Amino acid sequence: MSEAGSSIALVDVNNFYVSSERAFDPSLEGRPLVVLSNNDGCVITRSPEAKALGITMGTPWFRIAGQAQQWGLEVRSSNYELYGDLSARVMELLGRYTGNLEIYSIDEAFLTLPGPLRAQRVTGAEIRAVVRRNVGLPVCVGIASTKTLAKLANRWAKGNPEFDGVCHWDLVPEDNRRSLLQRLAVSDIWGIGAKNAQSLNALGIDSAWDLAAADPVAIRKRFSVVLMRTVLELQGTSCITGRESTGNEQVLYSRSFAAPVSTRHAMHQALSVYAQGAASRLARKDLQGRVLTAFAATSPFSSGRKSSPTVCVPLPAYTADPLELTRAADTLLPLIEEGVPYIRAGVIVTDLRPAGAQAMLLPPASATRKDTGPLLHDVGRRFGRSAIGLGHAGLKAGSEWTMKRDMLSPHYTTKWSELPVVKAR
DNA sequence: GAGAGGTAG
DNA sequence: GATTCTACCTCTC
Repeated sequence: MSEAGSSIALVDVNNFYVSSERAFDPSLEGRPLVVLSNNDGCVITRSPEAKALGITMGTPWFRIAGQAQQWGLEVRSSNYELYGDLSARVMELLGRYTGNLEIYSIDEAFLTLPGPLRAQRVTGAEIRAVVRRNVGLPVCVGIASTKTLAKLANRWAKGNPEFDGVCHWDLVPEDNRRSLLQRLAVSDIWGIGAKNAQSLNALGIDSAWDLAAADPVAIRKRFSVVLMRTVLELQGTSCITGRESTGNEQVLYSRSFAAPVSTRHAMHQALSVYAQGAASRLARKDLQGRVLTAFAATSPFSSGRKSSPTVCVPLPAYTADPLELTRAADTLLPLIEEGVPYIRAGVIVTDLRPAGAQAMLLPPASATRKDTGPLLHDVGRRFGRSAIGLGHAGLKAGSEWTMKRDMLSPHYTTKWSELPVVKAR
């Protein structure tokens, strides 16, 4: 898939959420800092200093909260408004360096870089400097002939300061590459998770070097095409394509509750809020959906009876109307048992189409209320998310189940009232 | 086509 | 006492 004379670069922000917090609060520099998942549930990003304390990814916050003060550990709730905005700024910059930008996640992207290998490395270094200067975030760049190797090079650059944040795999001496591959466990290769790593180990394939030496056809027979592609990529044959659709296949809005919900009444409120969350996400992406799935679930960690009621219902037409979505989500309610402690619920909208196609294909869901969605969206934007909503979604105060975000930093870049103030003298 | 399983960030 | 969320792909039935 890569054209002759071009390579693939993977640009990835170092500890993205932590770096975003530090970009606006330099006092966090050099200190142990973690950012928590939604609902302040568990650790999802750590500064190097926090890693040094032995805090692992996914650690539940309650398990380390008691020691935080003694460690001098700083903690923040995740501030997706801030991270999303910084991400967009980074991606815009990256787009200036390539004709082919594939945004892979909020903090990383693949770029096709043309030209001779050394020129590619120079471009990588420039990207790093420009993102640092313009957005204030540190990135590392890995460059290679395939995505899997670019990932690997990126990881190598991150761990070794002598690379200065940029590693071009094809410019590294062969001996060094071999020794890296021999030291890298298969589970650390992009695309190989715990399950496959275990099965590979059982066959005596322990390192990336071993896997690169494996026969792709044999791997395909015993495992899958996915794993075969990884082998080919390690061997230098590019075969992992970008995601086909640039738009989403589905929109999923789900949250864990701050406290378990065990009444149909509270579940009704939550579903209503989540359906409207899904509706505004659809509106932002200018999409409409035709099928809605609603679900609730009890804790997979508790010893009690587990239950995860689900409904999947067709919508009356392609729509992003919060009223329609809310009504559809409510069909889950009869399956909700009073007294059962649900800890999570969500709404998924699938079978998506661009909203623009609507007029040609089907009449709008309902002519009289087709403007409800944009109206709610607009009012919510201007006066705050809790200013307006349907039914119980217009709650000013959070009820017992709403998300915990006790340690939130300001929305430095997305709310006028929270802009950082710079004092000059 | 739906659901399960796997993987990732 | 307390344990994220979103999205994709492939395989199987």
